[in-house]
Formats: sequence, C-alpha cells, structure tokens
Amino acid sequence: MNEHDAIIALGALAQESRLQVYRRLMQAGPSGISAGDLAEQVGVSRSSLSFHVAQLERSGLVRARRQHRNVFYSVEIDAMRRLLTFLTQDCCNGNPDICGGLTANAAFCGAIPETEQ
Amino acid sequence: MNEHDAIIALGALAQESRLQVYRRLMQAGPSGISAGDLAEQVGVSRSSLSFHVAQLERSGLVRARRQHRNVFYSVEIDAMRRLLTFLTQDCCNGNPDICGGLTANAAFCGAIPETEQ
DNA sequence: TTCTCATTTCAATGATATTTGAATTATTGA
DNA sequence: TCAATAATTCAAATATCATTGAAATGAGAA
Repeated sequence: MNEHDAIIALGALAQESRLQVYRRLMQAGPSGISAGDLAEQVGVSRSSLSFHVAQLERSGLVRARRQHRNVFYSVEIDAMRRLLTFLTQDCCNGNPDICGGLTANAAFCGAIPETEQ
Repeated sequence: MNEHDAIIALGALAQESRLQVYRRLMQAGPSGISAGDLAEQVGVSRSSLSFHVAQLERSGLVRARRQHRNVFYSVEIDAMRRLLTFLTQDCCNGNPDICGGLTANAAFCGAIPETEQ
C-alpha cells in the first residue's frame, strides 16, 4: 500500500452510495450481492451503481465475479487490512515505548499536552 | 460514528495534501506540528494548508491548539479508532463463528467462492 | 438466430472541490 | 501604538466528481 493507492481506496469509500455498498458487502460476507440487488438496496439507478461499484473495484476493496447473468460483488478483506495498516503505521515514529500501535487497539502515546512549549 | 461522519472523515483523508498532513501528524505524535511547518513540509501554500487542515479538524481526526503565535495540529487517535471500527463492523453479519473480526486481524470468513450458485 | 434480462459505457449536464492571491484576524515585540 | 509574524478567510477561476438517460455489451432462453 502506498499513498496513491490509499487515496484511491479512501476516495472510494468517501461517498454515500459507495459507503453503503461497501458496508452491505461487508455484512454479506464472501457470497456477495448482485449489482441489481445493490442498486435496489442503495436506491440508485443501475448505471449509477455501476459507476460507483467500478470505483470500489478499481481500488481493490471489492471484487466482481459473474454468475450466469448477474455480477456478484464481495469485499476483499485483505485490502481493508492493508489500508488500516497504512493509515496508522509509524504512529509516534514507531516508538513502541510510547505507542503500542493503533490497530492492536493499544493506548495512544500518553495525553496530548494542552499547554506545552 | 455514523455513516455521515464516516464519509466526512474518509473524505478528509482522501486527498494528497491532507493524507500527507495526517500521516506526518500521526508520526509526530501528541506534540504535533505547526501550520507553517506543515505547509512547508507538504509543499502547499499557507492558505491551501489552512483549507485542508480545517477539513481534517472538522472531521475530528485532528485537533488544533494555539501556542503563542503558532497553531499546532495533532491527531485524535480515538477518532481513527472509531472510524476503523465503523468500517468493519457487522463483518459477515457479526457471526463470530465464521468471522473473527477485522480490527483484531483475525482471519476472514473463509475463502470467497469462485464458482458457487 | 432472435429475444430478453442484467449490466456497463458514454456524452452531457449539474454539483463539489481545490487553488490562488489579496484582504483580514490574532498574537507578540519594539 | 505601530510593525512584524502566523494563520485564516474570501471570491474567482479551474478542476474533478456524480447523475441522467440512451446506446452498447454479454449471457442465456426460446
């Protein structure tokens, strides 16, 4: 994961219809949801759904597979894991003494000073 | 964290200058970086930096505090934690038997079927 | 092949975001 | 108070993104 890919992925999620699509796919799990069902559930036109889901697919957060006449979309969970790691890496300059890491849900590096300097 | 707040936060991160600002602040830790230093490090004008960092602050991902003539910015680590939780919640419909959760870095709910249905 | 269904692509339009430089506000030192 | 420094706000210009409806593609059934 690099800065460019992270911006593509974050931008893919930073829009109402796409975030709804992503969360529904996250809940649906590996079996996924068809394009038509997604359009209906999210309440956008089929062409608009295609536009949005294509962006999610380009970002790598979502994959497509054709099943007869339908295209089923499902989440690529490792892509999300890589994004989360990228966003939080080198926290506090990677100093493990003051920062146990965010993804591990450890405490942040002490309180933010209110009146220093 | 709700859908609207998540879109604001994701949108705040989904831009080159803002993502660079955020990652530098994440590395800097609690002491933060002044607006002027951020503008220089990221290579944008002061007015452009103000515009971007204001969006990060509105999203809650970053906080500002004035120190004499400077304004220091630093990350709000709990806001990021809440965002990560929101993005991955209800994975596989919350079924712990097939999905150990993403934030805990557990395995995803089995392989995505290639040719089912 | 021909018809239908599911989906995607395209061009045009409208809506949002970003950058720029000048003007403004806030803080401090002379 | 006046000048200097740091940061923000504003309006205008440019650039990027989202929606629409029509046309095109792809897969399967008649």
